[in-house]
Amino acid sequence: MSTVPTQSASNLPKAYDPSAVEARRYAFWEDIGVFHADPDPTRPPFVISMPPPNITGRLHIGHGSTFTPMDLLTRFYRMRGHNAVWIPGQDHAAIATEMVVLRELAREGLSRESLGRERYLERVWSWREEYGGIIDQQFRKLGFGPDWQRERFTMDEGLSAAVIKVFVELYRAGLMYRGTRLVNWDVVSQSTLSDAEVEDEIRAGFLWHLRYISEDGSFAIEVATTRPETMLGDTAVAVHPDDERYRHLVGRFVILPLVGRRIPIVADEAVEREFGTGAVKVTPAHDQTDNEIGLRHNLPMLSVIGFDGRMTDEVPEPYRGLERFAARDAVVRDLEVAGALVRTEPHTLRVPLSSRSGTIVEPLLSLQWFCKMKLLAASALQAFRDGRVRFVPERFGRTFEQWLENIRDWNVSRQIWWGHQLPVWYTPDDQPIVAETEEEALRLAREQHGTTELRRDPDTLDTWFSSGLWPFSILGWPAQTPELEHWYPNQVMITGRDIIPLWVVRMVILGMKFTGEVPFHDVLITPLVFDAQGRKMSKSLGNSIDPLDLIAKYGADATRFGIMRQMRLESQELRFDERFCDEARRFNTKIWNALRYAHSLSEGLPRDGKLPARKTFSLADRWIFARLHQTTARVTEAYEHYEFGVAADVLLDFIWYTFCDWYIETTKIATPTRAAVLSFVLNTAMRLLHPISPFVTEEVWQALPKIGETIVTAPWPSLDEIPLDPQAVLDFDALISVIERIRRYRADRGLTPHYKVEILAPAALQTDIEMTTLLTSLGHVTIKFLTNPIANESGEVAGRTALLQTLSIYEDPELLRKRLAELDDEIARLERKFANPNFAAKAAPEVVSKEREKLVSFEDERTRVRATMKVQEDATEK
RNA sequence: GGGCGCGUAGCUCAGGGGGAGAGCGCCACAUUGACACUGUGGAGGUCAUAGGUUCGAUACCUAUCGUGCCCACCA
Repeated sequence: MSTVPTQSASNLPKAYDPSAVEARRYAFWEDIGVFHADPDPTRPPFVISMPPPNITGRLHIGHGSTFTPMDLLTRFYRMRGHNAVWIPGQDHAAIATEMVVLRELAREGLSRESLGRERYLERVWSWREEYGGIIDQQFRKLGFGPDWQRERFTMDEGLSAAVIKVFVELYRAGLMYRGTRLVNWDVVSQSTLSDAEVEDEIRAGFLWHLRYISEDGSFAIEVATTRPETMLGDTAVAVHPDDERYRHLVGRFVILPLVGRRIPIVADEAVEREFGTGAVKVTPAHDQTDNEIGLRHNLPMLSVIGFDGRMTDEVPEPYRGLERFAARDAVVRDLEVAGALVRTEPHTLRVPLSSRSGTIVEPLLSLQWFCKMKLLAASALQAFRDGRVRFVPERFGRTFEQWLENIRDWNVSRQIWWGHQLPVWYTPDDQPIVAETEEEALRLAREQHGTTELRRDPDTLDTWFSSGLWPFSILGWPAQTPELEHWYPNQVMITGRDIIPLWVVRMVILGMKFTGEVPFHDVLITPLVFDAQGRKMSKSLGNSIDPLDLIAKYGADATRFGIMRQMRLESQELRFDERFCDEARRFNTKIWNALRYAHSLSEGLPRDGKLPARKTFSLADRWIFARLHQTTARVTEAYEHYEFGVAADVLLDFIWYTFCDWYIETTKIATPTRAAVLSFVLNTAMRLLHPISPFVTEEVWQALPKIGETIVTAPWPSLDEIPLDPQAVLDFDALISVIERIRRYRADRGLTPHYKVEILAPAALQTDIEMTTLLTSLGHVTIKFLTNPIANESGEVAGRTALLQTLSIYEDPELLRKRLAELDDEIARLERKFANPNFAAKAAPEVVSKEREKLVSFEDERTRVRATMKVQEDATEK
């Protein structure tokens, strides 16, 4: 057999150093363009659209848990021969980016307005040039291999054109309208927010009870509020129509304190009778529920808080211009003075916060653009119910469904400049013209309104509007490209559950509307990452872990492996425990040392990595192949079902505790096949592990007999080429359990591993040279063959495994007695089971026979233990 | 108010209707030959509690307790 003489163990570094290997290997992959793919209709597609990270983004642990599976699956399917590609990109992150740039400008004493739109946008673009690519570099450090040549940006020309086209088409379909509605206003970023961008936080606050007196002074009604400053904008008091306490007051009027306005008492079902006093002040311009009540009762809507967060001119003079929280203090103080404040009690309440700026969101009335969602949602809902889009784990489908069922119109306009400007122009009398280009708008204006005097809407679209098109816009839509043809829909979308309403819902809706298809078949929801105490990782808590720190400590592979190891789909949280990364780092070292061992063999490794004829295999060879076969099957299945934690578990167990601890030990006695088997098993195991740990597997694979340039494109191991011999598994496993008994025997008696234990074996084993050799070398024993083998209770002695099981050794009499007692208990338990007539009658036949086998094997062991005890007694007597 | 996850060894977690598992930590032993980034052995658990289903429950069902998350217009 030809060998590879060049790479001896001494040529390999003694230790595996991830930091050196990873940078070099990543550069190698990029150089040979291994992540790039073109559509190939002859092969099945496998495509993942990378959820575009914000250009302001930095790597965080969440990327580890959601992006590693994308890289893993792309690598897995590529090896399986799919036309696999992972398409990366970035999101312009309108509000987040604008906030960062505006802060920068403020430090220079500049503002958006002082620069003007054009120069401002240039500024943002250059900011993007400078900082936008950081996360791409960080992704490379984690070993992520998307097709960088296909990287897209939501503000690209192509993607922007798609956005404009979609807006215009929705408008022409009557699904986009302009209207004055209550919106979520962020006073810091000076823009609206969609419902999904508002996060509630439970905070301690107060409930102020106010007394409004009737216009004739005949009665007073008490209302409760958590936001007293809004009382300046009250235009009614509402009670429940069935509330006996107030029914007679409905239709009467009270006088609003501090303001003096005369407001009606109305009856509305939205009022909870049990809460507070059962009467609620109604501020239709600053509260969602109140707004709905206002619409139902035709109440005036007074905007008392402005876009700047200050009180407007609609309020009495003393409060005008006051900042909203200062106004609250002033109003409370004045109500108290006026005797309208009944009492103040502590109260915990939900405060709506902007997920962008963190400030308290102000609901207020504003003229905005909205997308009608009901009709669009219906087809998405239908697609889900037809099973065209499937959630993993399944239960997240309900979140999706629930959101679609209760969907409200989507406020798509934002008062910021960085983003896709609305393709909307207005005539001098404020008639909107929606068109894809300015020329078209001018033409339409001339034709329909007889004017060419147009002013463009300065607003931009919600960031999620462009990301909602992502899975098809990055493939070239609206053009019918080969990419769109073969790679759409994607196979799987992977994201966290917090993004379902923000993004998944919109992708499905817009995908259905504009491509007629779901954008992806599976939605994999990965667990959120928590710390060991079960707290959500966040910057403010200071408990977040920077993946770059983990990479520095353990290497990228170990970071990935550690995270994947802890991922269990059914759980919705992943309590991150760094010990798994440390274990993974030691695992990589173990693998590296196994490689060094293979290279240390005097005969060298076979050049081609081909296996010798099966009949030349040793028992250990056949055993490790069978184990490898099982491992390959389980790992493949685990990846297919997104069970990454299971795959990692199985691989660690096989490579470390099966291959290294047992198989390699058997090869320390030279066999003709060992070099070929070692390199074949290592090569195969590296391919199985590669999707999780790309770097170390490449490095090891390159040092083995192999075919091909890189493990990235190596074929996925095929079960057909790995022999499966079930008898070898039984025989070798029996050997293992004997050796473990021998080790325990020594440890129990405080003997050193050098101590040669004499064991008794049936004479029939004497001719089984292979087994006795393994036994003496691994177990470090001498064997005394008995001429009269110990049979089981029915007198049977048969087969190799059975022979091994009849081995007995001199054991500590006390331990033997203990074991005998245990066996008596087990046997008694099983006998009781069999004594129960219901067991035989009702239990499944295979269960009964399994239990029977168990009973027999316990009885056999008891026979052996008793025989050993007898041998001891005889020896003592002599 | 609805919906959902999780309570198994000191810690982080697998498992799963029929003999309680892993890693880390702990204890003991070993050590030049791939590997101290190691190997071997051990101690440690009424599988949250109470009922029910079943021949049999740690596992399935119900309730309770604890804990965490999501949704919702109790101001």
